[in-house]
Amino acid sequence: MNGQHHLDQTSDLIRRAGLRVTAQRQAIVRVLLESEDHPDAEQVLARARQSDASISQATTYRTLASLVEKGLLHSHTFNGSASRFEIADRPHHDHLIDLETGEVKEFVSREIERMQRRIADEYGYEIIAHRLELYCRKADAAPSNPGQDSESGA
Amino acid sequence: MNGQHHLDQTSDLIRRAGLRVTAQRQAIVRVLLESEDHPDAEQVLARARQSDASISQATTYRTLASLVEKGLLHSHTFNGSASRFEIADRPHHDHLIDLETGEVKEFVSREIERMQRRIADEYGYEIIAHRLELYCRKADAAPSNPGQDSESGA
DNA sequence: TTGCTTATGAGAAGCATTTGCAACTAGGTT
DNA sequence: AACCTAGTTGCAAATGCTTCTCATAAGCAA
Repeated sequence: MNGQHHLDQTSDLIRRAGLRVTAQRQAIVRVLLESEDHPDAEQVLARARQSDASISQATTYRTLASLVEKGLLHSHTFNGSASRFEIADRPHHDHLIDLETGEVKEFVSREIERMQRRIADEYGYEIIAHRLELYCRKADAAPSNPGQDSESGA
Repeated sequence: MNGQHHLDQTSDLIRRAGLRVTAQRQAIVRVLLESEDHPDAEQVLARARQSDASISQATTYRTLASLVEKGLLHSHTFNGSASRFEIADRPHHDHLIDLETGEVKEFVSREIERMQRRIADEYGYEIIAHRLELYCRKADAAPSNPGQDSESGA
């Protein structure tokens, strides 16, 4: 409530981005710190307004963009829809999306990342960012398809 | 050779989608068949207009959407910007995007795909689709061996 | 050719996101 | 504490991409 504590994680994060600490930004950052899911801008705004009803849409977008640019947030664009955000201070991970529930699980594979670097290297590139998303459905106990999947055309 | 009479690949593709063969759709599909890159709707429209200047933006979007829905085209949303399209009948591949030029290179890694399946399996999931994109910048140092692929594309 | 259905063009509408601008404020100065 | 000024904010208008509305124009089977 009262932001008198200088041990305020929220303010710290904003300052680390080289931004002025405002009530709006604190509310927005707090939302991200407390979110377990990956909310989009609209959801962030709605949740932030619970602590500060005066926050505008423009500020939400601007703040999210600033924090992403400063590397304190990450944004994802699953399915090509609205961008979804999450705090960046967690270990890197990729996403497995449950197509039926929309639920997102996080995973990491050092091996896959190593191969990605190798591939980029073969082409003479350096990876700045990557995106790996597995769109999945819960597997049945019984194997349904003996053959490989993959969209091999005729 | 301009005899678009009977054995027309373009018309076939449209018919296979269960759509009526129109001049506009032929022009649009021809663009995709001839494109080596991954054009977005605007580019598809511009190119299609070279063979049929009357094609509208609405028709382009509608046709692209129909063909994607029918599985004859694939669409990608790199960076969360405009959707980019490609013919679906080519072997599966992932994308390496040059952040400076926007150029897209295709690659395949059986090993990465194997690991993806293993990961999904660990969570009890079956992969329906996946997306792997490497956003890169040209490396300063000389590449280890750039001209080694060839299996990607035709 | 007829006739029914789908496709098309032009522009309006819809979303998510960005921006112009005048008023406002955080945070360092005096 | 009053002061300054660059950074911020809210509002609304503007974007960029994509979809929809609707009257007109084909496609294609009979």
